Amino acid sequence: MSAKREKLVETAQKLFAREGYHATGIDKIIAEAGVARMTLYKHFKSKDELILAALRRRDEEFRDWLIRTVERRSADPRARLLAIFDAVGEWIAGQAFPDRPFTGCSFINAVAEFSDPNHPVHRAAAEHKALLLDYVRKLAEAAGAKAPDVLARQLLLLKEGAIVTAQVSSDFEAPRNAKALAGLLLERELRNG
Amino acid sequence: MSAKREKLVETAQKLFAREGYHATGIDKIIAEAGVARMTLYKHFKSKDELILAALRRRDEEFRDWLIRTVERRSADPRARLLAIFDAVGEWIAGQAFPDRPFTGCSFINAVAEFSDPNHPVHRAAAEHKALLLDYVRKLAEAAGAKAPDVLARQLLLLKEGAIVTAQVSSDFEAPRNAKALAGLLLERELRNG
DNA sequence: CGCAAAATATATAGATCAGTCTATCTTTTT
DNA sequence: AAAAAGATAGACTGATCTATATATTTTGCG
Repeated sequence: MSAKREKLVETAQKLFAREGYHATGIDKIIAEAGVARMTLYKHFKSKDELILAALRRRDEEFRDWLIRTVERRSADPRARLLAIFDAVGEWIAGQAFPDRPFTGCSFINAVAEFSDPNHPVHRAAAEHKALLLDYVRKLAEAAGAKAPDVLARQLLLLKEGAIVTAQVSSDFEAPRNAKALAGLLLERELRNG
Repeated sequence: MSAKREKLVETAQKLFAREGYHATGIDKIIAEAGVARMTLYKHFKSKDELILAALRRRDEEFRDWLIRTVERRSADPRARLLAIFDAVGEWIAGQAFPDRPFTGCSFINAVAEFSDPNHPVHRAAAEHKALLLDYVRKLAEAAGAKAPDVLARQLLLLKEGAIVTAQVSSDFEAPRNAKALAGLLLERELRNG
């Protein structure tokens, strides 16, 4: 009976991405999911809980996809750091999740609507970024960076910049520009391997 | 008698920044502004028009402040390109607009809630970024960049990355990391400056 | 002062919001 | 087959939403 729950979270994720969190009503979610209203409130105490579930699902989906895509491209840590930007480029171009149009990062968008850093939704977004940082930092360490933490933060900053630039300005070259900058950074940072 | 109108736009801008666009109701805006409901609808045809007015106001306010701050710091175009990141750092730290806490970029946040690129709100956000690009591109040209457009886009991408990273992850070092990367980029790009 | 424009309060419409309740239906277990 | 348990649809609450209508008061200004 968790099939209904899964359908709810999947539908919510899609609608939240397309319309926003506050603008998406419960009615629309249950209609699109083909699920009874009470079924939703049996599985989730409130709309906020459903938002959190949708973000948790998206966190797993996105990180799984990113890591899989990056690691498929190369076994070399340095190349993998660069491959992040190829992956982001594919996502922005709509190739990563074909059924869903690119509407920016669900977590950035969530924070735009939940500005209080102590709100669970905001915290969930920050947690997603922290998990990405963990992964990139490990790659940076494996690549032999002297300051892997700073390097990882700078690379992720480039990634966020590319996402937001593509989203706001419909500039789909942004990932390329970010990758060029990342290459420059890696050249400087990993000069002695 | 546009004092009421001005008060409305100012109040709306502040509330939209704090609570979001959909989550901020007309009632709250008129209450906070101390203005009658009909006064709002005499000046603006709809809530969307008020959002647009608030974004226009923010566009002018932010660009004025940024350009003023950057140009006060130095007369050298290259130094001015770097000074952008000092200014962003001040903004994020809350020193630029002391009465309003940092809640990210109003235009990025707007696009998060209005994902359709043809929606007037989305377009207004894109226009703001285009105007910033014009300014930075001119600085890049004055600095003698070989590819001023690409350079300007990369610098702005760093700026967006810093803003979003600070907003989502409460990482107030982000502007410093962005500036370091910008320095690296300028070193490469203006070697024969 | 007097007039016109602007702003006011209040009532209202008609949707929609999140969330609850109930009565019906389906499924499972005995 | 009967009873118990769980899921369903749909009505409903009370609040809130944007927007409009109306009638009154305030304001700006010659």
